[in-house]
Amino acid sequence: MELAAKYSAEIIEDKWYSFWMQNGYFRAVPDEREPYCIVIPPPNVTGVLHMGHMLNNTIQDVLIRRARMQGKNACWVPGTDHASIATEAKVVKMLADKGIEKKDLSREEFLKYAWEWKEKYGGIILDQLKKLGASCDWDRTRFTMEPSLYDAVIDVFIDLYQKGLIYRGTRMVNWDPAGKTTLSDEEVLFEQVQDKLYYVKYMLEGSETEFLAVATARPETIAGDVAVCVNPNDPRYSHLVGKNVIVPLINRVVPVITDEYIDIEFGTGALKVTPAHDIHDYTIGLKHNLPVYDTLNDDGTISEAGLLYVGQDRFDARKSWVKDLEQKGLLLKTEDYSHNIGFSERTHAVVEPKISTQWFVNMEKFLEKNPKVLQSVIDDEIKFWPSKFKNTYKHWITNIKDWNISRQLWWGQQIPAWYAADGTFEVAKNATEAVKQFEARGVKLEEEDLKQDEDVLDTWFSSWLWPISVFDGFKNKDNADLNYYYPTNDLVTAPEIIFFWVARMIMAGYEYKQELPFKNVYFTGIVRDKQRRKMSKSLGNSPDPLDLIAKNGADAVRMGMLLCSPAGSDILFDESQIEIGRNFCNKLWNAYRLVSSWKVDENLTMRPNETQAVVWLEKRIHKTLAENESHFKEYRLNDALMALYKLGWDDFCSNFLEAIKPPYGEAMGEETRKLAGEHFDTILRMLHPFMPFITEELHHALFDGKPNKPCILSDYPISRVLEAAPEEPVMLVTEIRKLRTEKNISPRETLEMYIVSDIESFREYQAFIEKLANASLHFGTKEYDQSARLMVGTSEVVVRLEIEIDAEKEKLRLGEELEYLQGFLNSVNVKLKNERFVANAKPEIVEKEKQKRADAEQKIVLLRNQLERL
RNA sequence: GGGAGCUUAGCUCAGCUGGUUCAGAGCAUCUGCCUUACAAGCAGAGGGUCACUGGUUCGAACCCAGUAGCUCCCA
Repeated sequence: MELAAKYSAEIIEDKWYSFWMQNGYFRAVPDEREPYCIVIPPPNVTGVLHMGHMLNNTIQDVLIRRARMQGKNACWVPGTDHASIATEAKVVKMLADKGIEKKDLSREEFLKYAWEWKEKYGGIILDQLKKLGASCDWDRTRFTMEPSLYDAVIDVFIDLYQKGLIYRGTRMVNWDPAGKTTLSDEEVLFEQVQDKLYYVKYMLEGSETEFLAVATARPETIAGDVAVCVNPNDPRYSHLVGKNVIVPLINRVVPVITDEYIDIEFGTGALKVTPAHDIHDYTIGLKHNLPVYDTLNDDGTISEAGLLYVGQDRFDARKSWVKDLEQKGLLLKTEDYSHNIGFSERTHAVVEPKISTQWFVNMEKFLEKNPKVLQSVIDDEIKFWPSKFKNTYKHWITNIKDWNISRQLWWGQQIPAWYAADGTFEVAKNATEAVKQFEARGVKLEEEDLKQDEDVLDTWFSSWLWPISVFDGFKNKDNADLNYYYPTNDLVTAPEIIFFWVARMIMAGYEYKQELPFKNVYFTGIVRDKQRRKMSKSLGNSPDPLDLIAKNGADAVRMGMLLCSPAGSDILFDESQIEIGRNFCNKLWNAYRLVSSWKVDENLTMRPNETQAVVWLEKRIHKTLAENESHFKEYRLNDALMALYKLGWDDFCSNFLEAIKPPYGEAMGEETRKLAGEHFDTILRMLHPFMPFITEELHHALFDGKPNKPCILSDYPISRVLEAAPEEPVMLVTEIRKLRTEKNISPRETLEMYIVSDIESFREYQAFIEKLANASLHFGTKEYDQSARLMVGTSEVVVRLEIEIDAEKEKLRLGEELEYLQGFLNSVNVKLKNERFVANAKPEIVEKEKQKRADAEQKIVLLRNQLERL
């Protein structure tokens, strides 16, 4: 059958993915083999595949496929998280489009819509991963809101509460006025913004003229002011301390107090204290026993307590305040000011510090109880790749803040706290249990008297249990899956979620399994465009991964991504990189076309060039295998892939195939054809984890569609210790080709040549060299009428030429080379004559220098002889 | 403001405990080729004061200090 000259991925990729699925090759169940397990970082259920997912999941697939081929029990657990804020926002929007408002729905009604939405649109991303070739065990797909995982979250909450590791408290929290919920510290992103600093007059009580100037970026919070604070060491204000000033416009009388916290240099050195809307002010307020006026509503508008501009949005209110202050002559001046402001990771709204009663995990206590959380990373029991993230991790752990886990949303696990009418509560699995607990402490009431906490738990409070909960390890603490696959082996994730997720999974692992959740964490880079901007949908600088796959094939995309992604450093992605992968697929495809086109003659024995080429290629393959073992050990997947690229393209195609290519029209011996096929297949198997589709296709094709095992299950080649392939033969071939280019000699003309000073590998690979260089090699000394001289290492080769060579030009060239070598020799001699070098340097280094000297001297002699001949 | 890291060819990056021809790879570029698998190809070539300054050392891209620029994390 005639094969197309160009490789086309489309049909092939769909065909093999179905083939793998239908045969259940991704399925993993515990058995006697060594387990190898990865749990997927669950993508957001509302998500669609972006470049970051592509990179991340390609890496996981490479690791899993390799392990599977190595005979391990490879299990890749997929799934999604419920993404409470993002999903709730989507559902609210969907309802709004239908003309329904969330506030008109009961919780149950809303959740019904949410589940409908999830069933319909959620998890698109998992199907997209299939296009990429991801070999997840889809039968194990989990979701953080499904019953078993939901229960796990609730049980863990109750457990931690009973252990005193979770508490309910009133704290300054991050409030997202768009999402109308609190956020954890990790969900707030700081960004530098250009703002204004307003200098406002606070008149001294009882004075018409005297005032205290206060600088603020947030005049709309003035109505919450309860004091003005200065540094006790600030002489400018010492006469005012203890007196009162009048808060502008609202005319509240407040004291002037002192606190060391105040920066004398900043603004006027006087701070307006607004405990409800700033964390530092809050601390000062507590210290000085000041009242709190919360002047904002949950949606970011001014509350009744704000007195002025009630109902206006906070930013409109700021303008109103400034306008009125100006009118009343209370605004002294305005300055440009740049500072960092927190934005909600999900809604991008400016986050408000707000005092609120929420649920927290007591992190310090948790870590005291589980010192291994930090220690295991420090000691490399859990290895981070690259290790620089150990620092980041350590810094976070040692500066830990309590984790706010309650969210004012409906989509999520509802907090199992039950309140009586008087506000007291019990944490319990259900109302019945709660009633019993109330009773136990002497409070008699009915289930109907109890009201469950309205809030749900942070999504990460589900995700941190993932490595255990995907195996139902909370429901059933001693089950076969968990015992077999936990701890998992590798976690592949983005550095952005090191705190959100990685750290907390480690915490959960030690608390609930007394063991680490995974042994290695591979941090991928962030995918950026050529201008180093992070690829994002909103910037529109990200190509659609599915388009890329449709255009180039998944293998090409996988290869293009991985080649440019060293572990942990960002990858600057450009579509042109995929061409490398596409071209490589085409190269492999055409290699197969060539091999399959050869006619076989069973009576032919192997020709010397064929035998030599086979030996040579074997050495190259096993060297690459050995190198790749260490590359994989260090998660240097890009280096491993590059080594395979060179092995496939340079060693196999350019050298091996060309060396065994039979003369035009002639057949090839059966043995040679068989060995060529086997070696080709070895390379395909090495490549399979990276490029699963084309390798499966060609693996089948090489064995006439009936291989012993499909590529996905075939044995990963094992490296044998072979002596390295000598480099001189290929170097000689290159020298001869170079000579052809220089002298304009056709590649079809067979060149005759003598090896004057011998190198063993030239004899060993004589036929191999002859075939590749189209040359005829002789050993010994002979003079031709016209000749050129080549040097490979310290060996000299005389090539017979039909044409006169330009003696002058040649002299010049040789002269230059001689000069360079003499300089080189000189520098080596300087070293060797230096007594301190000979005394201090390691003996083998000195030995090497001596070898360098000997080689250089030998070459110089050869060059001088050549010059004399001219 | 605190911390971490980076700076090597036009681009993206290797360069492990200082010591072979150690200044490398891939891509891009240039030159010559439609050579009977592949122009998504073949053959060959040219690119760099290893950010800067100083120090340690027989010897520094590599170790130390400072300077400049960039990136990330935290507040």
